[in-house]
Amino acid sequence: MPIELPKNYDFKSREEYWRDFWEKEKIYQLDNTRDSSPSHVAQGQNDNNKIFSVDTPPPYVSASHLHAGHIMSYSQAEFIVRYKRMRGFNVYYPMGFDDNGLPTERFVEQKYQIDKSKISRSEFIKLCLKETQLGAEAYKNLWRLLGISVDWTKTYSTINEHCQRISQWSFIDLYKKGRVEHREGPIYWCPHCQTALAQADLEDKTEKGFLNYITFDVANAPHPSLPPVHGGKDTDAPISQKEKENIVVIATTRPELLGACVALYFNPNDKRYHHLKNKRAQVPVFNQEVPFMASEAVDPNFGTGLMMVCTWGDKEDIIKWQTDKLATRSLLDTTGCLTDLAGKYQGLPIGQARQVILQDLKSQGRLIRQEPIEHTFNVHERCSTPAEFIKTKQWFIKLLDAKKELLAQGKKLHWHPEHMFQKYTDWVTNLQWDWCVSRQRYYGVPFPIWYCDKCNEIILANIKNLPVDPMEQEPPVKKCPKCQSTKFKPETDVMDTWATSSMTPVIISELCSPNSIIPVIPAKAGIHSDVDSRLRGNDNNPRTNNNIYPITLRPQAFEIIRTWLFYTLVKSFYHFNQLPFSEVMISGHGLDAQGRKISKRLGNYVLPEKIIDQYGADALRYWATGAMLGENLRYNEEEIKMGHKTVTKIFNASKFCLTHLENFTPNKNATNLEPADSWALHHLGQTIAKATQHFEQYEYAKAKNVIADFFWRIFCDNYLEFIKYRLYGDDQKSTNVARQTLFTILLNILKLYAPILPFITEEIYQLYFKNFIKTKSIHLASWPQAEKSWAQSEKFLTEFDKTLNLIDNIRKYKSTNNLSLGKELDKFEATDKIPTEYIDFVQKVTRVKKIIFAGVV
RNA sequence: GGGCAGCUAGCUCAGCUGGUUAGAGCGUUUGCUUUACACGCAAAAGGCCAUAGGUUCGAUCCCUAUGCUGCCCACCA
Repeated sequence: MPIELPKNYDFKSREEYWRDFWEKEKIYQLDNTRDSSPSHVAQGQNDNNKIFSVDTPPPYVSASHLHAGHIMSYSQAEFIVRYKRMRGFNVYYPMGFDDNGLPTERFVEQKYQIDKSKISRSEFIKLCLKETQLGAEAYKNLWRLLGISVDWTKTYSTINEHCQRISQWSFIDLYKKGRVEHREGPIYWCPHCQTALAQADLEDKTEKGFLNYITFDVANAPHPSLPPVHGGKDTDAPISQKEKENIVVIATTRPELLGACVALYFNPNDKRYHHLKNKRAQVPVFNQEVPFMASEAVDPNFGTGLMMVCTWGDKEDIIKWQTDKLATRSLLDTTGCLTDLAGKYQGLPIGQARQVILQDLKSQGRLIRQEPIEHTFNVHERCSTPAEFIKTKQWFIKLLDAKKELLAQGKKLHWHPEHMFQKYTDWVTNLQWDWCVSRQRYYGVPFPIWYCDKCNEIILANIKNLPVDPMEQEPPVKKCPKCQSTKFKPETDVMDTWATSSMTPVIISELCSPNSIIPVIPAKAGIHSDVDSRLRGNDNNPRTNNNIYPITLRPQAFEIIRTWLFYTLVKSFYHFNQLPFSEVMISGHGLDAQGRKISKRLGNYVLPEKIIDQYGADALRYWATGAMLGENLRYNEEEIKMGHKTVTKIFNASKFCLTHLENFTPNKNATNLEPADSWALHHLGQTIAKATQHFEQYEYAKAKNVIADFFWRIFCDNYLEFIKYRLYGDDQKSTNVARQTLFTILLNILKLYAPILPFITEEIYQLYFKNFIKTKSIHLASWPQAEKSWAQSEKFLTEFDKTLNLIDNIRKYKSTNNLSLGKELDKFEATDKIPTEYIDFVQKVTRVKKIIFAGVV
């Protein structure tokens, strides 16, 4: 049959063509029509019941753009998914968009310069929804450009009805199981976003500041036999006579908290302070009297060895010093201003209060020294505002009592790469707070609860009615079951965005299962559609191998191990007492060319759309194979060019092959392989075995290396040159054997490259091989399998290597003598002997009329 | 302070469960239109495999320290 081959490969138009083709033919949909060719059957690869499902990370649409970092991690996961699809798995690859919660609110606030207090809740939500939709469109477009093989009929957004229903169900289920609590106490608070935070929402920030040495009066006279207390290590600091007698000095970075000081602590082994036992101190400026207390936890070498404990300056105060039991009120209000507890300083924002109070301390002679220090504190990761503590009532999912079990759950996962498990262990081991899931924000999933206006009894929504918005809807009861009151107030808080995204394994399973794995939630009409019944569980065994839950693979970035991954394990453990998935692949960061993390703030990235426009999607995907899983990858235009070159090389090599395969009918059982054929097939077999092993281990980078090595070195540089004289020669039999081998090798090369370079491989496959394989896309074709007969003996390989060596020497001779490789030589004198049957082959390949062996007649 | 990862050619990285001359790509240099490809081909130069000890017949690889680099976690009164 005639093969129409353009001179050059126009990636722009061809890639677009295949995008349309894949969509039109539904290639990537769950339950696609699979190849029933003999090879699939032989490999047991046509089993639609073998599901490989992927809990694709839903990017925050508020990121407003995707950069090379996203491209890298999504491509890397996709290499594995495409490999699995070719292995015959029924692949379920949905896509989500994370669009609720603080990230989106922050984005909208910044874009529209909005102050949360000056806009109505509904107006604000409207803007969020609008931006959410725009973001999702842009993302979908880029994933499509990149050739990500997701099933676009299976998408979700974390704010949609489907996700809200599951998220609210989760809350109610955990409430009924006793895993959630409504609890009052000091909690991390962001004064800027004005909401409670969880431990996982914080990050470190280091800044230069001052350690302030402040004097307190001791209420009673000191013990006369002890040395005077003075300002720490700096013995040259001026110490007044008064200080020596009835003054103590403390060092603090947070003088603004003096008003909330509840005690002064020293180490019981610190003899300097023994005389203070049972005495009291008077706090300067604020004048309240506080007790001296002793604790081993005080480091006698820090500052003056005497510390001030406040309500609630930091986590230590609460956990170690139990200050929440010493005081009941916050020094700070929800906006980060001092409360009436601060007396005349009430209403000052915290930063300003520090300056004013320091000034007052100074003028009263209380501030005796300031020592510059670098100190690290926790800030809200979304806005970099220092986190404070205030006492409020929040909803918590209990974690601390289940640490051991949660560690065990994490250990059961298959981690790729393995060492990433350490990050999980560290986080869970060091957890100090339960998970605060309530946020005092607007754009999120509402809690499905009301409170009795009179007795505060909690009224849960009826599961059948989910999702509900208690602000808009009435509770399911007319009277409070406890006090018979008929008035209710809705919960106005929304849930932490992770409370929803931690449910993604359920969310995506539920997109497919008319028989819900959460049997109590009836599917609403129209949400579930077209799905094969084999995917459903049944009542007796809701989670069989045929079901989608648990999911097979969770691909994600390492920085959200402590959030997305951890919280997902938590939810699955509490709801179902099982793992949400079995495999985890953790990707690294994309870095800029200088090795810095790519970030919006630095603007150090090139738009992926631009790269794809310039070099093609295949080329950009190729770049993503440059780092091993979990490693960071620098943006490197050279590597993208290399990808582009590979695509061109595949096109050119294929062009050559196809001209010789025209009008050729492959015959698998062709015999009389010549040595070059056997040699190439042997290496093809080795390459398939290695590449398969690497893909199984999620080592797409190593897979690419062995495939590229075979394709460039063995196939193009050698094999194609080795058979040219046969393809152009008169020996019809020899020509056909070469053609048959060419057919086999090229097809397998395309298949091997297909997960990484889906466009060019599809192009060549459709041009020619589809006529023989019949599968409608290479991406549904079977993964290559080495034939046993391809393996060659050591003896053969040694002899052939010797022959190759001779060919190399002849090429080298021509090169050093500035001769073209096509130049015909009358004779060449070789030093090492090769088997006689290869001499003719060498002479033809190298265009030497006569090979003479030195010293051999 | 605890932990994880890394330190190999000018650059980006493979490799080694210990064994002759340590690899690739890019870059550099020199040739060459081999009836697919100059986005190519054939070559060349370039490495005390971070440092110091140890185990061993033998260490880039294993062990112990040390030093840098990046990250995670904690502390920071």
